[in-house]
Amino acid sequence: MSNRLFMGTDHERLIRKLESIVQLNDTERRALGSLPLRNKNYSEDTDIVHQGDAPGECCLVLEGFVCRYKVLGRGQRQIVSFHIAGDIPDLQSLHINPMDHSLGALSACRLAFIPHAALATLMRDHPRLAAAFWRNTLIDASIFREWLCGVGRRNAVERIAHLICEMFVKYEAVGLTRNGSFQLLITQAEYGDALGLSTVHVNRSLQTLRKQGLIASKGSRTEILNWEELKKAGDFDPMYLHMQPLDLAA
Amino acid sequence: MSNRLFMGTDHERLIRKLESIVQLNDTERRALGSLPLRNKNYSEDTDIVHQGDAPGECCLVLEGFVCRYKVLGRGQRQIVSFHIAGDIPDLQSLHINPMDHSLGALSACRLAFIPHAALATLMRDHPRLAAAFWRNTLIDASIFREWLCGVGRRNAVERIAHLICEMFVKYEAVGLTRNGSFQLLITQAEYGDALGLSTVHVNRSLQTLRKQGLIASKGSRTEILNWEELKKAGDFDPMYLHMQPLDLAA
DNA sequence: CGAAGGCTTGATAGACCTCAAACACAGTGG
DNA sequence: CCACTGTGTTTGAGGTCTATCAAGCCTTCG
Repeated sequence: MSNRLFMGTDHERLIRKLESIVQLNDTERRALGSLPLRNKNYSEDTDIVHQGDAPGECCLVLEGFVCRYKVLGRGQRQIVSFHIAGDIPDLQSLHINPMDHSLGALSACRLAFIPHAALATLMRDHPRLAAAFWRNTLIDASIFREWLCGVGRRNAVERIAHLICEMFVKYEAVGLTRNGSFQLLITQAEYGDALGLSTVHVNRSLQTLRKQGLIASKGSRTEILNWEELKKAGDFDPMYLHMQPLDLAA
Repeated sequence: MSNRLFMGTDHERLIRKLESIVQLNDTERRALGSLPLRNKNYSEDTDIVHQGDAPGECCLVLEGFVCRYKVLGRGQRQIVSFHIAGDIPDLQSLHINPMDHSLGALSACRLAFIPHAALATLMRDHPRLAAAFWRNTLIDASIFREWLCGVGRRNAVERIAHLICEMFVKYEAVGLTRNGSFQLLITQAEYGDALGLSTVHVNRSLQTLRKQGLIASKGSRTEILNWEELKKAGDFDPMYLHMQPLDLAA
């Protein structure tokens, strides 16, 4: 397939993502490769989609670090998910509008927007791709459930350890780790907003993880020192990430 | 359509549910009405599907009260959702297996099981029904996000008030309320497991809601006395429930 | 260099948990 | 009919975890 030569690497990011969800054949890969992508850059701490909007496109993260969050009545922020390259954080906007949450860039990032209409035709013509996208949103939901367990039942140290484990596995899946470690760039305030903790308490809990020799951090950069123990400390079992691609009958 | 005469009320429950998600035409109603349903009863406090199982059917709640929950490493339970008549709590099993959580009956209940294969053909032949089912799981996810905000950022009284509001709206949607009130049958231990609180603290928080005249309860039965104030107390905005059926182009 | 953002530390307060016991109520069996 | 049991609710006391407030420090960046 010399087709590959004509595909921008942006499409490849999408294809690799879908391939991590279901096994694809060449027709499907080609169909994905011809989706219209509108690229756009965002700088740190800007909103991509706002709570209440009814967007007509979904966005694919190409580079950078993105989160979904809600702002509650008293102004408190709750981050409900983090997203990295390959993720499609607002796929749900295909079927539920308006947005019940916002999408924000936590770092400078590069995104590709795909019109809903293009996705709709794609999925009409390729039911297995439709299943893949659906499955993607279901895995999302599974992660929400796990986070719910975290804030509901785990203490601060466990929550942080668990989150670091989850992010490590996600980074590893897209090849963003090096010899068992990775660079996680999350401020302590962001940890807090994601885990339901105050910044101060995040700081102290990170210190205990550091004292235990499980992680190292300088600035807002976190590295893993002892993966096995960190998993134990966070009660982490990657099952809920459902990372084995589904082998649908072709 | 004298067809309706031949449909059991069980199918009607399913049809009404789908109609609350998208607008249906007669063909779609008929297709839903001919789905094979295998009925089964469960007694209180029994598991319907277990964490780790890979079920080949989805279940529709016909009567009773059902929850999804996870058991964490240290044996703590976290309830992640409640379900009532009309809900299809494990629709996600269509595309993610094995189950990352369990499904349990909190009261005696009557369920109808639908084979995955039957749902797959139905959705292949009726893309708008496929969209409706997908949308259903997306609303599920939206509720998870809202619960995440609750345990992450709201205090005990707010969480309880919010949950009661949510359940009231869901009961109302299926006609299980009477003159602005309803019968919510949740034990304090269940409140705690859903909201990340201890039973004792649930008890005390319920008492403050009662003292404020917002709810009344005898035994494990809760009633709403002041809806407007209860919404305020729980910082409740039903937007995240996405209850307006989608008007898909037919 | 100063400013800003993020990290760190200390002290204090409050929310929530745990343990333990009493109470209320419904169902069961003699 | 009544004791008995089990489940769920209520109350009290004490302790832990986490939040809040306030200040100082460090790094980055213009």
